[in-house]
This record gives sequence, C-alpha cells and structure tokens, in this order.
Amino acid sequence: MNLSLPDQSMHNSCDGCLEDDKSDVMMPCFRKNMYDEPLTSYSSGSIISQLLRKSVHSKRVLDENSFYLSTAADSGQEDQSSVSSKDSTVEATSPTGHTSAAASPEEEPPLTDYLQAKRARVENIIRVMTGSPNSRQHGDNERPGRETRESYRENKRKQRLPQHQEHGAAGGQVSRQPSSRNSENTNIKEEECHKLKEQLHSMQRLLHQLQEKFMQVYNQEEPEYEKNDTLDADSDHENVEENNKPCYINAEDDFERKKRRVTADCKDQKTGIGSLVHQGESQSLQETLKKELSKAVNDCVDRVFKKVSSTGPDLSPQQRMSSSPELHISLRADRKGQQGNSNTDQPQAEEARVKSQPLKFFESSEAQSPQDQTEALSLVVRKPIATPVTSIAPTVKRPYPIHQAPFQYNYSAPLHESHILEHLLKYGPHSNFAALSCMPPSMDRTSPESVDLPWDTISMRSKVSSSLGAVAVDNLCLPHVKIECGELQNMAERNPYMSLNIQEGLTPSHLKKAKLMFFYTRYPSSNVLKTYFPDVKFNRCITSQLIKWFSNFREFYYIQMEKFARQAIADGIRDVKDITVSRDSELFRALNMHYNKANDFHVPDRFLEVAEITLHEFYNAISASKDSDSSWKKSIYKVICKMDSEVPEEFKTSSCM
DNA sequence: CAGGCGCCTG
DNA sequence: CAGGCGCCTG
Repeated sequence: MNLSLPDQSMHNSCDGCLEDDKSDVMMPCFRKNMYDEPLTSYSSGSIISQLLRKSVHSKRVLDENSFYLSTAADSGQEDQSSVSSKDSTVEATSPTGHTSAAASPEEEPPLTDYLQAKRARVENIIRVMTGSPNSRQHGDNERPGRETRESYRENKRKQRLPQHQEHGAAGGQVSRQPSSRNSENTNIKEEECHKLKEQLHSMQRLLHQLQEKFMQVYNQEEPEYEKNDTLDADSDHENVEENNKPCYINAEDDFERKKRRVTADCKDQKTGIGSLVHQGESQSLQETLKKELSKAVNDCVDRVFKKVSSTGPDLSPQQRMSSSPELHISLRADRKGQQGNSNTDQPQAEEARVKSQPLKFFESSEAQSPQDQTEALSLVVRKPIATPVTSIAPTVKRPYPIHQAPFQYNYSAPLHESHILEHLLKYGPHSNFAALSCMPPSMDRTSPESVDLPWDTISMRSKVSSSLGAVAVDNLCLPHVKIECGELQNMAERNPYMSLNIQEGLTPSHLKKAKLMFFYTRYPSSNVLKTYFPDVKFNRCITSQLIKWFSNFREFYYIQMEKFARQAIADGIRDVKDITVSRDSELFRALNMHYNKANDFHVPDRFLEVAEITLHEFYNAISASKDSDSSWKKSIYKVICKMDSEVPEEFKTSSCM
C-alpha cells in the first residue's frame, strides 16, 4: 500500500516515467530494486528514507516530502486506512503529500458537502485497499494518472526553478522553503561538488597509474597513441576514427571533460540550480566515470592477457600481431570472425559501434534523457552479449549475495584511490563482468524496470535480463568474488596509495585462467595450483574448488574423447593412425570452445598431441570392447595423467588471463 | 560448474 | 582421517 512512495521518489529520477501512467508497472520494479539492494536491510518503512538518503543525502528540499513519505511508509495498511477514513478528503486535497496533521481547519469540507465528502472517503478507502494511490481528487477516480502526472510536473518544474522564484509557485510546501535553507543547500551542493571533484582527481590519478603500468608493459611500442590522443575529443564522437583509439585513452579524455563539466556544474550550483537535477546529473557522471574506469582497466587487462598469450611458446604470426594495440580492436573482431568462420566485417562494425557508446553517453549525459541511459545500457551488456552464457539458472533472483556490495560510490564520503582500487579489485574489472559489476546499484541491475533507468526497446530488455542472469549465476557461484587482476595487485603493492587486499575467493577470471592452464596440465597438483594462483588466498575450500574445476574440465575432456572415438568407430575408421587431431578438427573446436571460448589464447601444440593420444586410447579401448568393464577408463586416465606439461611462467604472474 | 557420494591412498 | 579422484546429478 505504499505505492505513493516509490512514485514520489521516482519522480526525481525517472523523468517521463509517468507519462503513460505506469505506476502499476513500476511497482514490481521498485520491489526488485529494494530486493536487490545489497548491504542494506531495510524494512518497508525505511525504503523511502533509504532512497532519499541515497539520492539526496542531505537535501532539505525534500524534507516535507520525505516526512509524508516515511509517514505513509511506516504506517501499515491499517494505519493508513484509519487515517484516510478519518480525514481522507483533506489528504486527498493535498497533492504534494501533506497529511492531515498539517492541514488547517478551514480546509475541512463544508457540511453541505457532507455527502460528497463521505463518498470521497469511501472511495478513498477503496482506493487505498485496492492499492491505487494516485487519485487524490475529490470524486475524481477516473483520471488518477493525469492528476499524478500534473502534480509531478509541477513538482519537477519547481525543482528546476531557481530558489528565488519558488515563492511565486502555487501549491505545495516544497516551494515554501525557508530562505535560510537555500544557502545551506548551496553549501551542501558545493561540498558534494568538491567531493565529486576529489573522486575525479583520484580516478584520474588511478588511470594515469594504470596507463603508466601498461605503458611499461608495452614499452612504448605503440606510437599511435600519441597521434590518436591529439584528436579533438569534443569534435565528433561518432567518428569512426575515434573508435580506433585505445580504450583507456578515450576514457582519459572523458575524465578530462567530465572534470571540466563537474567544475562547471559546481558553478551552476552556486547559482541555485535545482539540487535534484544536479543530483541526477552527478550520479550520472559518477556512473559514467565508473563505467569508463572499469572499462579502461578492463581493456588494459585484456591487453596484458594478449601480451602474455602472444609470448607463449606456440607463437603464431597472428598472435604476434595481437600484441599490437592498433590492431587490438580489429583483432578482437577477427576473433569472433574466426570462430564463426564468417562475417568478419559485421563484428567489426559492431565493435566499432559499441566502442563509440561511452562517448555518446558521456556527451548526452548532460541532458539526462531516457535515451542517454539506454546508450549506457547497451554498453553495459556489451560483453555478456558477445559471449552469452547458455545455461542460466532460472531460480537465481539476486545478482549479488546480500553481503556483497557492488561497486558503489557514496560521494558524501571522500573517496580516495585506495577505495577506488579496492572496489576495482573486489568487483571489477573483468570482461564479461566488469561493466556490470562495477555499476552502481541502480545501474547494475539494468533492469528495465529499474527506478533510475528509463528504457525503450523490448528487445533490449530481453538482452539485458538474460545477460544479467548469466552474471548473476557467476556471482552466485562465486560468493566471495574479490580480486580480479594480478597486475593491479602488483601495481598496488608498489603504490602507497593503493591498498592491496588478497582475499579468498575465485573469480571468473580465475576460472578462465584455470581453463587455459588445462591446455598444459590436466592433473595439476594442489601445489601447482597454489603457485599459479598467487593472488588467491588458499584454504581448503578454495583448493578443493580449484581441484573441482579441473575435475570438471577433465570430465568434459574425456566425454568428448569418448564421443569422438565412438564416432570414428561408427564412421568405419579401421586404423588408429587415421585418427588425428588438428586445429581444424571438430574435436579440437569443441575443446577450444569449452576452455578457450573467447578464442583469444593460442592453444599449445602439445595439447593437440595429448588430445590425439587420448583419442587413440579411447578408440583402442572401445575397439577392444574394454568399455564393457565398469572401470575401463581408469587405464586411460593413467596414461593421460603422465602427459602433463609445465604451465608457462606467465600464468604465475598474471591472474587475469 | 558445484554438491554429494563412494572409493582409494598414504 | 584428510585429501583427492571420478561419477552422477541438478
């Protein structure tokens, strides 16, 4: 029965949401948001205060509203009903949500209107019981949406008005702020701006450190950076050339521009721009910042990975090329093309389009229109869409375990590099993961029903929700997702600003790394695992989880072997020597798809040899009808376990394979 | 991929 | 026993 509360709150952040009177649509979304919110266990009574605290930390502007809201929220249905029955008409005449307690006696209905008032009261009770909070007019239950929208618009307009004009506005008490609060608000806003600027500086420094680190890694081997960096960032963001810029350079440009804009914003604040508008924009800025930073870091991680894989023993010309950043994008597209064996151009185009998204989003974030955030949405789901996870547990409802907060800024508290990095290390940044897990709560749900998120297309919804489901599964399966990138850790170790926290928990990137390690070792000892996952704090649970991973890898591996061996027999192959495993083999494709899904790792030749031997073993065993024995595979396992080779050193140093 | 189980080994 | 493996299952 607290419908009016979310509605009221959403007015501030969901411009245009009510245009089609979607209050009934938004309810589930609100519940979802509340349900998904990690680290905050609030009762229904504190929902609004939570929302308000989150969105307008100390904005007195909303004091009156929050009073009403929390009053209504705190009172159960019974309370509200009783209040309504006592004085429903007064309540109904107060579109800005002031309860009867504040109403003056002259607002009581005249006795001549007794019947009408009674009718209204009854209707009000019915309305409350049926859960439609929108109708607040005498006897006007037929057009609740319109009324709500109008009061909403009026509120919105008032919020945008400079303070000195508010006294001219009719109606609600929002406009009757004591003037002393104006300066107070301004101070608060300035303070927020300062904090935001501090964060920006911190993130810039972080980014620079990251860049330095990775420039070291690449040893200045990419002169194109300089050239691209000189592109006028403000000129044309849709330009295709822009997409060729390395990601983190783009991000840096964005940071610069954001910084400038935040400064401008602060000036605006001094002139009294509506705080909620600014609030929305600040949050939008922060969201963009977070995305950009995580994206930048992610990109760097990606590059380090390719560096490692390209220096592996079986270095193909292609892989060698992949270490060159100017080919970075096209190669990523090629990877997709390779896998599909067709359509090399289309993925490229898509990549280019996707790469331009952050800039677009940043540019338009000023306007705070629904479409802007839709752009961000497509950015968020980019990688999950590119590599969809097929098995999505339908039972998963919560993207995060309760105790686990997503990357979340609270800019009412100063945020320093260490905090940012800590968040990055904990919840970012990695491929399928980063963009989402680094999103603020309102964004990382990316639910189309999300309070802060406008939406438009149905197709986008389905994409978003499905990819989110995949992430949710990953997160749930790995309850202690902490550290993502060993490079970041190494950097953090040397950087006094950064706090290194090696914590327990295996991440999706660890899984990816483990899968790649499987190309070298099928039966790693726990000691090997410990040495090759130095960023993991080992305990019994973690060790057995890693062991379980390899057990699962083996299971899949042997299943494939048996399958293809039987297939060879069914195909009438008589000689074992006719069975080979090459990179073109279906068997290899299946394995590669499983352990190297992104196809961005060059599988060592030795693995092909071992696979061929394994296949031969299965072929021979099945041909000799040994498979009638229940433990016929054991002898094969015995052979294969002796064929492990050493895992390259690179796997030790980098945890973000 | 993880949980549970039985089995084996040192 | 603890640790690890493989199988089965969801």
